Amino acid sequence: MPEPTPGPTPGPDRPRRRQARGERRVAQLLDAAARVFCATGYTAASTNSIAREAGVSPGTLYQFFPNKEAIAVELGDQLLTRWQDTYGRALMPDHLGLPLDRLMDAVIDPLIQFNRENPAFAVLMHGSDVPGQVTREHDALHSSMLARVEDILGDYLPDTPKAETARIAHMLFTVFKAGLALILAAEPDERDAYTTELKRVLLRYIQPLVEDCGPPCRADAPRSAG
Amino acid sequence: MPEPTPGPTPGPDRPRRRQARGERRVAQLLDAAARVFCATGYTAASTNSIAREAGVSPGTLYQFFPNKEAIAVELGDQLLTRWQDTYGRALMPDHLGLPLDRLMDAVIDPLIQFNRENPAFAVLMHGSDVPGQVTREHDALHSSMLARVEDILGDYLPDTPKAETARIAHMLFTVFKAGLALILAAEPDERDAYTTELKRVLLRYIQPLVEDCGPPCRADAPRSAG
Amino acid sequence: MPEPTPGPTPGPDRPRRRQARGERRVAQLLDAAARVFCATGYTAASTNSIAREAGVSPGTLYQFFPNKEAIAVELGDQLLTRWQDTYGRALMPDHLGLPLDRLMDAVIDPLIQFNRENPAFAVLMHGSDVPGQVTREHDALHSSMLARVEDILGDYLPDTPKAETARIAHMLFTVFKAGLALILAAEPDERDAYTTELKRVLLRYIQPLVEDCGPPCRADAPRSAG
Amino acid sequence: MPEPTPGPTPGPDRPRRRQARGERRVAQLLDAAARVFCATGYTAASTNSIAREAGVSPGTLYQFFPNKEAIAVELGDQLLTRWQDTYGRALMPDHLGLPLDRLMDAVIDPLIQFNRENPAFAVLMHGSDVPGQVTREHDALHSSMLARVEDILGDYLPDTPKAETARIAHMLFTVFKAGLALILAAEPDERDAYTTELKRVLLRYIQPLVEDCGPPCRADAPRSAG
DNA sequence: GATGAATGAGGATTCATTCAT
DNA sequence: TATGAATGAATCCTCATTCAT
Repeated sequence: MPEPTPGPTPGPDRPRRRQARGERRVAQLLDAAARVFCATGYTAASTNSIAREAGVSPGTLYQFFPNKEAIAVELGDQLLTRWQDTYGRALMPDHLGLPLDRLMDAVIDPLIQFNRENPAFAVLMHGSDVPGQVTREHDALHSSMLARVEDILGDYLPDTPKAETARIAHMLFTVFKAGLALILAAEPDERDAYTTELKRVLLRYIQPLVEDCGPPCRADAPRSAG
Repeated sequence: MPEPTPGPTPGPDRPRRRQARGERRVAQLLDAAARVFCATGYTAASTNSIAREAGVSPGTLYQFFPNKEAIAVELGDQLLTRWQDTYGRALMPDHLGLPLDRLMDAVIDPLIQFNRENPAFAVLMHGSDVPGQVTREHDALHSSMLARVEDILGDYLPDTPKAETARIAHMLFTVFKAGLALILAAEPDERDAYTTELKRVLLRYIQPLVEDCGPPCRADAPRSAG
Repeated sequence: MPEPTPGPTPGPDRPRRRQARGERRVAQLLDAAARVFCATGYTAASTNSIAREAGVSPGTLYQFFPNKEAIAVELGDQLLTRWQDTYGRALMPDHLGLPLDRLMDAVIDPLIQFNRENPAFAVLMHGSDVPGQVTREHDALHSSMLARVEDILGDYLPDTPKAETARIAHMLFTVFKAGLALILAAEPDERDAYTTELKRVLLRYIQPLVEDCGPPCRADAPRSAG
Repeated sequence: MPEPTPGPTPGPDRPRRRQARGERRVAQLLDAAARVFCATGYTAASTNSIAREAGVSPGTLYQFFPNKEAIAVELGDQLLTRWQDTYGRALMPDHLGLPLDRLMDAVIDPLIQFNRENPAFAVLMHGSDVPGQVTREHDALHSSMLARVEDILGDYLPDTPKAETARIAHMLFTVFKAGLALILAAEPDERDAYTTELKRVLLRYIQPLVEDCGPPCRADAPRSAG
């Protein structure tokens, strides 16, 4: 009797059991989905095209995913896990003491590297083209990353109110996502320059905030109520 | 006076003189399109839904626009014109000498105001959800705005190489678009705070650049090859 | 008070009156229709495209023709008249005594010439692409021409039963139409050869028939019940 | 035995193995298409009407055919094959030595018989109603039949230049198609008479040509450059 | 007369999803 | 499991025709 639900999040609403072959199929399908999402965007991607790209029939796809959204969600999960396994987990503990500019390199460079290798990550983080509309497809990825930013930022700004940290983190993450898209879309020989520029934007934004909280610093824009 | 237009086949770009009713319909349709684009995004918006929203039949829509793309293009043109007529034209000449923080207010506040009143503007500027893919729909709006940023920036950084100015402008505009989306999506009582934050990001990014070119200043990150 | 209905066939179901301007419009429209029919075929031709080609609005077209079919019918009438005025009427009386091969030249050459100048003639004669379906659009042209063939043939075969003459005429006309299409579609430098060939087909077909009825002749296929 | 087809994206022309049901559907759809093409002609036939006639949904049709053209092409292929299997293949080898009139019977009678049983054949051979426009839909059928005519004719006219044989074959085939349409459209009690007549046309046309190449014969129209 | 606006059913085609095998 | 078949509503777009101006 094989283990019924070995995968992650075996919640009550996911009765689909995966065994060896199944896991391979899922990987196949998620790979295909990543490719299709990158090529055509989430909205325009069709389940049939994903199945075709994966070399399986539509029916097979639906044996593993209840609908298109679930594919995006699971792809997001997988990419997040892959990110954490590859760079993320290794990243954090050590770097918390770094000076800001070093931190920036330590955070941004792997992120960009990872996104170059997994362009679907950016697609899913970005969400659909409806601004301000949070969809379940992208939410997990998005909020998980955002939470990480908040965590790190919280460590650097221990005395700042939660709400404000959240806002700053949101802004940081938003700017990063936009810059990332710019970098990924740039001509290859421009990418490094854009990367440098993105780091500058982010660094200059948070540097004063962090200095505010430490030794005497020149507050170029005194913080008050937002 | 018989036959005002006697010549046959007067070329494909015949002025196609529209009657008053037609002008009204076009406005109606563009309004409807703006609403639908905001509600569902450009990709998911269907011509039929736009026609329905406008209260006309699909055929009527196609009497004025050859396809969905044309609607977006014309809506973009209209919004751009409206922007220039409302704020844009008034904006520029005066403010070129302003200190940066005042410039920021002078530029960002009207833009956000305008986007609040015309949320389709942001949708069209943002483009589709396929990253790095330029579509004719959004290009006019996008490049027009970008060009303005480049212009203004060029005035403030006269000694910087063109390529670098372009890059900085691109980054500025990208960050602005992202921040704008954040502001528009934010809870109403958070919007001002996010606006302040966005200005901070932008200001801190360009302040050192501008100071570099003027009086002695503390260059926190000396510029070299990008 | 201008003459109300000067045109031909002022039947009771055609109350549309035409005056000077109107006649010009009709000519314009029929010219345009001829061009469009030739370019796309009758079925695919749209009234809107005809109006566009004529440089008028759809409404104007419908002021002169109740529907698409009527355009084809009237175009057929016009072409038939033009044919008769140009070649047809002049043709007949003189040639009735000609030997067959001369008759053939006298009939076929002008017909081909006329069709080269008025390619819509062939389109309308040919009818739609539904074989064996007679449509009002093409019927007038078709049966008028066919009747002429029958007439001429009747003169050459006075002793042959009506039904047989009709059949032979039908076959002759059918072959002619097909050969005509072949000639019109042929490469320019092939047209004369195809024309010669078509005449050969027709001539060899009727020569024995005619000889049967006259002087002694070798009946290569004795006629009996059809 | 797990996963019989492990390779992903096995090329666009993957055999696309069809299940029994699918084969039946294809046959059903081609049958329906044949009926609709005969009833309304190719141009006016709609994929929806074909699907309706076949008793399936539009989506089902598109699972087997990418578009209307493909239906016509496949139907043409099928009819051609059916023709060759039924009459064509049996026909040829034996009859090459036959006297012309017997050959005519041997060729024309089965053709007419087959077309009576498969009237779509004629529709597809005939092509659209745009004269001189070759469409992929009809080309296969048309050129295949034409090639056969050329072959046979070449055997009877071995000394005639290729270009001339081609022209004669083209004319023969054209006349046959036209006569066939006439026969199919004729009243049932007229059909045999029309068939006889068609054979007469064709026979009289080629008889002199063939005799030219053999024993002394009366050349009623000496051949020279076309 | 002339125009352009308006219609709405119908065209081809796609797609997320379910089902029989 | 895996497959391909099946669905039918929805997609974009066209067209013959009518109507208000």
